[in-house]
Amino acid sequence: MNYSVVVVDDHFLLSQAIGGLVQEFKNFDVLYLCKNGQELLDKFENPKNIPDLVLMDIKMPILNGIETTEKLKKDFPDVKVLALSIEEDEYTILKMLRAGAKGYLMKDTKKDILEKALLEVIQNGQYYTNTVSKILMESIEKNIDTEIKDKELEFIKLACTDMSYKEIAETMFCSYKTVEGYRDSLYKKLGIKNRIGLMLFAIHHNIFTP
Amino acid sequence: MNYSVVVVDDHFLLSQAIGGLVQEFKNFDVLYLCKNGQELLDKFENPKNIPDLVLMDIKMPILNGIETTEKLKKDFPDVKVLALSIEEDEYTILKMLRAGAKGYLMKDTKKDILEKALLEVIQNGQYYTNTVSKILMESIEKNIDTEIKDKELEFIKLACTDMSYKEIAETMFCSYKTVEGYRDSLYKKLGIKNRIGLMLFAIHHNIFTP
DNA sequence: TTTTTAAAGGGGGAAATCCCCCTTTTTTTA
DNA sequence: TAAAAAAAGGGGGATTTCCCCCTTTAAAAA
Repeated sequence: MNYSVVVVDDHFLLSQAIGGLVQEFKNFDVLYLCKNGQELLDKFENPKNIPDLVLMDIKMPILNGIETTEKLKKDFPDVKVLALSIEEDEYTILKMLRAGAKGYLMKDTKKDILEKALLEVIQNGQYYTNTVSKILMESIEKNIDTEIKDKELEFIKLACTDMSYKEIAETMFCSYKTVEGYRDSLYKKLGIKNRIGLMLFAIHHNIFTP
Repeated sequence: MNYSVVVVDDHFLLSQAIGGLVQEFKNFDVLYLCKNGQELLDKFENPKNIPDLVLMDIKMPILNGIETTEKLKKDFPDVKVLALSIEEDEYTILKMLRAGAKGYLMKDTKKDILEKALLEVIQNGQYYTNTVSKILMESIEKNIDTEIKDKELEFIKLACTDMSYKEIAETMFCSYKTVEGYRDSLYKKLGIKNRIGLMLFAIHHNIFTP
């Protein structure tokens, strides 16, 4: 009996293509494809649709990979989640792992690595590449996970667009003064003095990719 | 006789997966896969390796999609290039089309659209989605004269550091008001509204590399 | 050589950003 | 459950940035 896999990705071409690859592997079958986390949870209402493993993208509309993985961890702890994303910043990767992902595949993954990762997650419960391990180590050294809060991260990404703080506040559904609070606290703890400095920080830490 | 296709993408998993999809289409065969533009040009030294169509990613190491497409246009004008990228800004899409790409596929492409695009490029010489057409129209309407003076270029580079304009003026040995002049003139002709916008422009145009 | 154009600099006001110090509410932790 | 910490929001002033409209001087074109 083969292991069942579900691919969740809003990127049609990718989910179809990756599904095709997985179907070729001899120990795996693709159960179905989903466009976002909500679609996956809806599917799970029928126990027949619960797979052994979910290949999960992170950036998705409606319900993203992190939230979805958290829900799965709570309600379906036996389903393994393997994050599979084009390119994300280290903070996002960290969040995904903390949410319960058993591994994280990067954009430079080869076909046989994907197969190896799938097998290892099924058999050993996890698969971490060197890159991911390095990020984990760095996060412990720098203890960045306590340094930058969720909302602050969201703010940083918006601060890397040409929006004014007023516009950012509207986008984040909070007051202008709250946004100023995020900014001031970041400037203080990162030792920067203006928005350009914040943007440079974001770029150097892969929070924002131009 | 089927049409031959080459996929150029530094993202292994993707190039393999997309290659797999294309191989399924009845009129197309995948000749080989490349990790970047240089690898493709090296391959082309043997005439047997010259395909009918290249599916080209834009952001790649060593030799990117734009530079590669320009070289192909010059040396191998019969090879059709179809840009296939996850998500890029308008300016990049425009550069790719100007470099000679016959079309541009976005991230929300479905399998059958890919097939349709491949066929159209082979048969009609081009395939433009609505999104791409819209960008093309806008670029004609705007037709910004992107002529950037020497001093302005120097200013842009300094504006990408966390210096204030006063500090930039000191660095450039000119008055604060002159620096403001450079800024105002750039904002006007580039259609941007603040320093973050200028920095984004600088990055997209390789004036500043973070 | 005159005319036009561009570069450098300036005035001044409006808006945005930066910086501290403060309160209230919610959440965590001991 | 009480104490501590974090999140959200605010006041207010200093500074910087943004945006027009203006003058002088140097360079280029007619």
